[in-house]
This record gives sequence, C-alpha cells and structure tokens, in this order.
Amino acid sequence: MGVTIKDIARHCHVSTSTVSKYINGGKVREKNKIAIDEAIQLYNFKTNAIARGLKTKRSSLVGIVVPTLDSAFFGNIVSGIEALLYKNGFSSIISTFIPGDPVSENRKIEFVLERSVDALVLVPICTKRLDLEGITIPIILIDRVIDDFACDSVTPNNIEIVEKATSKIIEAGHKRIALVNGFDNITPFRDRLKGYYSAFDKHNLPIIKEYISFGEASVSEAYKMMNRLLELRVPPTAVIGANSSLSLGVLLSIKEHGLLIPEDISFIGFDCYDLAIVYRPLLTTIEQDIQQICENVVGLLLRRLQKSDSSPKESIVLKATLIEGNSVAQING
Amino acid sequence: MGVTIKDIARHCHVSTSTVSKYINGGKVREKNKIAIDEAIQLYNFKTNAIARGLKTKRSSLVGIVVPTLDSAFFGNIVSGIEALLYKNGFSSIISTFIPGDPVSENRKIEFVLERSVDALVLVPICTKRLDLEGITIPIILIDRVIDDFACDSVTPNNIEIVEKATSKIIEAGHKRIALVNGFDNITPFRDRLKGYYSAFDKHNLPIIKEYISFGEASVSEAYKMMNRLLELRVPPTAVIGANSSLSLGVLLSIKEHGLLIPEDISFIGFDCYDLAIVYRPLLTTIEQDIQQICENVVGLLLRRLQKSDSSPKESIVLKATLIEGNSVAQING
DNA sequence: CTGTTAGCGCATTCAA
DNA sequence: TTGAATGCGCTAACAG
Repeated sequence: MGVTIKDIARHCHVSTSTVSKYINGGKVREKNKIAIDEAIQLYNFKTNAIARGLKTKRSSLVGIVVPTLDSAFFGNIVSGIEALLYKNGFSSIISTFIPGDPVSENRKIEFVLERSVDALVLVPICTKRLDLEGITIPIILIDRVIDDFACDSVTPNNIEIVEKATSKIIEAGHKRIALVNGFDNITPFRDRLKGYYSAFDKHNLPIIKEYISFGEASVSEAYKMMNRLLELRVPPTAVIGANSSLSLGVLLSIKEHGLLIPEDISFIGFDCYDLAIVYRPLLTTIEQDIQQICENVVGLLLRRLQKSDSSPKESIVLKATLIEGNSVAQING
Repeated sequence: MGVTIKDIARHCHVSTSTVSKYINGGKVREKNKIAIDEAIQLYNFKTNAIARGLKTKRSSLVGIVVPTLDSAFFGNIVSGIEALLYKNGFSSIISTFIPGDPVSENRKIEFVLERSVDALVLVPICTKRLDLEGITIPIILIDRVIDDFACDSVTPNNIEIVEKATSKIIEAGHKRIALVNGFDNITPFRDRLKGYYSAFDKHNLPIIKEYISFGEASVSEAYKMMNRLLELRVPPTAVIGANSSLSLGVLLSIKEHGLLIPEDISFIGFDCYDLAIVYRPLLTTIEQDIQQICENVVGLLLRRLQKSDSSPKESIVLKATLIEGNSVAQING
C-alpha cells in the first residue's frame, strides 16, 4: 500500500515515465531494467490498477451478472469464466440478483456498469432490450437471448435437445408426459417448449396442455407445480424438468408423493448432473458442457475487446447432451 | 460513458466541487440541487468509481477468494456475501483458485489485492501465515483458520457437531464407523477428526484407524477413498463425509458398490442439504446456516472498515445443525 | 453554502 | 531511449 512508480523512479534515478514504460513492456536501457526490477522487488511495488484505469479508460474488469449462485450450474459457469478471464489479465466483478425481480436485476447491472467494467457477461431474466440499449461496452448473454435485441450470445440447442429427450419418452410408450417449465417469455423455456411440441408432432401424438406447467424457475415453484400435476385426476406417467432448479423441485414432489422412479413415473432432468449420478436410479438428464460454454463466452469477449472488432453479433449455439440413466421406463399404452 | 461532473457542473453553472459535494450527500442550495438532479438525469451521469477510488484511496471493492464454486455451498456463500455487500455500497471481486495448488491460491490473492480492494474475504486452503502477514487491509477467513495467525474468522463448531453426529451413529450400535476426511492440516478437517475421536472416547469405544481416511476434499478423491474402505476385509458399517464434496464422493462409491443406505451402510453427510432432501432415503446431514455465515462475515467486515475499529481479532463460531434423515440404521453388535 | 486550487498514481504526448 | 509536462475524473482543503 502506498509505494508508487514515483518511489521506484526516485530510487533508480530515472523518471516515472521510464518506469511506467518498462512496466508496460516498453524498451528500456539494460541498466535501468535491472535497477527497476530490483526496486520493484525491494519495495514490493504493485501497479495501482485504479490509477491505471483512470488513465487508460480500461479497467480490466469484467462484470458478471447472474441470478443467485445457489445452483451449481451458475456457480460452475462463473468460476469457469473467472478462471479464463484471469488468464487474460482480467478480474471479475460478480453480481447476483433476485430472480424474477426486474428492479433488482436492473439495479445490479447499473451497479456493475458504474465500476467501469470493460465488458458485461449477463444471464438475463427480466432484462429487456431497453435496459441494455444504451450500453456501449460489449455484452455477452448466456443461456438466453433478448427478443429484438441483437447481442452476442452463447446458448444451448434447446429445441433440438428437448425434442430428443421428449421423443425418448414417447418412444418408451408414454403419452401423458408432463413438462415442468419456466415462464415461456424467457427464451430457453420457450424453446424447450417448442422442442416438446415438436416431438409430439413428429410422433403424431396429441398435446395435452394440462400436463404443461409454467412457473418461476425455482425449486419451490417447481415443487408446487409438480404437486398439482400429480394430483390431477389422470396424472402424467412421465415428467421433464426444464432446468436444474425445476428438476430438483420435481424430484422433491415425486418423493413427497411416495412415488418411485421409474416404476411409478419416468423422469428426465436438465443440468442436474451432480444429482443424477448419485440418485437411485441413475437419472437421465440433459447436460450442457460448462467448460465449452465458458470458453466460448470468454473467447467471444476477448475478440470484442479488440477495438478493431466490429463484426456482426454472434449467436453461438452449443450442443447439449442427453445422458442416459435409468429413470425412463418402458410402458404399455 | 464519458459524461463527468465537469459536464454537469457546466450545465448547471456551478463548480465541480458543488456537484461532487451534492453527489456525496452534502448540503447544497435547493435551486442547485434541483438543477443538478435534472442534469444528472439528462446526461445519464454515473459517477466514475475509478476516479473516486483514486482520490479517496477506497475502492468500495471487496475481494472474495474461494476454491472453485462447483459446490453449491461456496456458491451460496458468495452470493450471500455479495448481496449483503451490495446493500452497503460495495462491489465484489471474485476469484477462484485450484484447490490444493498453493501457487494458484497465492497468485489469486495477489491478483485481487492489486485491484486495491478495501477488504479480503478468504476461504484458505494452502494459505500460510506468511502469505498474509504483510497485508494491511482487513481479512476475514471463512470456514477455516490459519495456524499461528491471528485473524478474524467465521467458522462452524466443528468439534462439537461432528462429535454429536458420530455419537448418534455409535448409539445406533455401530462400531466400525468410517470418516472420509480432508487432510488434517486444514483446521476444519482436523477439528472434525477431533470431534470423531471425542465421540469414541466418550463412549469408551476403540478408534480403528483403518476407517479414517484422509485425502483432498474433492468428489473424485472421496470416491476413491470410499472405494478403498468398502473393499477392506471388514468394511465399515457406517460412514461420515466430512464436507459436501466428500459426502458426494462417498455416496457415489456406495452406489457403485450396489449398497443400500441405510440397510447396508449408514451415512451422515456434511453441507449437502440439496442432495439430502431428494435422496432416497432422506439423508442425515450436518448443515451450516449460510445466511448466518454471510451476515456475520459482512457485519465483521463493515466494522473493520470503520477506521476507528482496531479491536482484537474475532473468531466467530457458528453452530451447525444435525438434520435428521433416515440414513442411519440401528444395528446389533 | 460555494468556488478555487491542488493532487491522487499512472500513461502518454512531445522534445531532447 | 529518456524525461518534463499534462490530464484522466474526482474529492478535499481552504478561502470567500
């Protein structure tokens, strides 16, 4: 704390600009180079990122705004992105918000922006086009996009993968398949619904709307949704949880009702790998490759940060995987 | 981007210091107040936290350095702390490191420090006293302390709660109780081991060292440790996982061996609530109150940040809870 | 209550 | 290559 380039300049009998230049990789006379290195060690000098930022207008800070980190999914995303950014000299400012509260979400984005971050990584929930319109730094959206707003994004192939999962259940003989979904004004849930529809279409099976449930993507809401589904006069024989929290809530409800998977009800989850592998039986789930997501996000980010890059916005779609467990049973009729 | 107090000062025909004062809550003539507010709206002015930090020597940034966020436990901690800090005007810089790699851990701490953070929240793994000695900003340790280093900390009552859990298993008739533990040079694992010992002592039961396993606190290592334990000539009849990752690894191994809980083996976990409540059967686990941890950490932090506070270091010990499930069976002999 | 002045630590002209 | 001078945007003294 407190030792500046001025101190080390004085110590070496050179000017601050020489020190500054050297620190930033400039060429300096060999003698000075040695002296400066020595002084830096001696005083334990660290460049003051704040002062540097003020001057250069670049903070080497990236804002990461996500819903609460209570699911391992976002936790892994954040730590993956942070690790990659670190390798490139960036620090990560993190900010979580209350899912479903647009005010909290916007405030958190503003708050991060005030820190002069160089870029913003965002998992939007309520964020609208208008909220982001005026922002001049690069923005990368993860997991979901915003309607009518051209923005870089990294998302999974929701439609395709959910169609595949649904088809798997249909082909096991199920007709009453529940989907415990988030609100379909959020793009991934809308797309997952589309995938579900599409599977029914392809198999010429009628959609039973009663089995499609929309709600906030939280454990507790999913729990309630699934309770309602199980208490229908003719309950479903299979269920898909549309993300990790929803999957967890569904499992809770199934458990509460004393039902067995897959004997009483078949199940496919989403982004719940940790749980899937220790559950009895092994759960069939849709999983995203988090490392791949992070690499794409940071790669895109770094490209955007090169001033020269003004190429059109990219929508990177990553393939999710259907991991086979034993939670889907064959049934007749 | 780019509008400064100078712009709004000019617009209002006042000096920048008047604007600055108003922004920081100072008293200003009513007329000016209105004009400034208006101009701020008009130009969409945001105070530049970087410039402010350069001047005030306070960045309103708190560094949070934790191992990877892949367990929901740390994720929840981080998001809890972030939320509380936000309410107090602080941003959170997060940094994760590779557990078990002292170099990575130290580098990450350095990296965060270079950002001129006002305080540091740390979950140390390899960090030694020497690494932290020269740091002048407040440091709060979570989950574990560092030998011979007086530092503020918030930890659970490890000895007591593990003694309670172990006693519960002993009183159910078990004698061969495994402990899948982290390395005992890390204080929580050392203390959890003490609690385990203590329970055996109190019940006048001999410790069987064979059943105590030490390793890195990761899922995969725990999996291997438990595999070895289960392949002993006389395997344990019960097992305690000493943290969330270890618990998960233990469960995986049990599953791989086709054993049933609690029929074949009894189990008590640690910090794995999400899993515990959906597992069949309900798992008995030791749980920390994360909200309480966060409140204590941030409370202590804010006190330390008040320049006047130079009171002695505090070691806050929070009570963990033993949550009763159905994973511990009564046995004879 | 307000404006003038000065400077935080650093990076960047430009002249030497 | 080097150094003197300048200013990033803001806050803190001080004098008015």
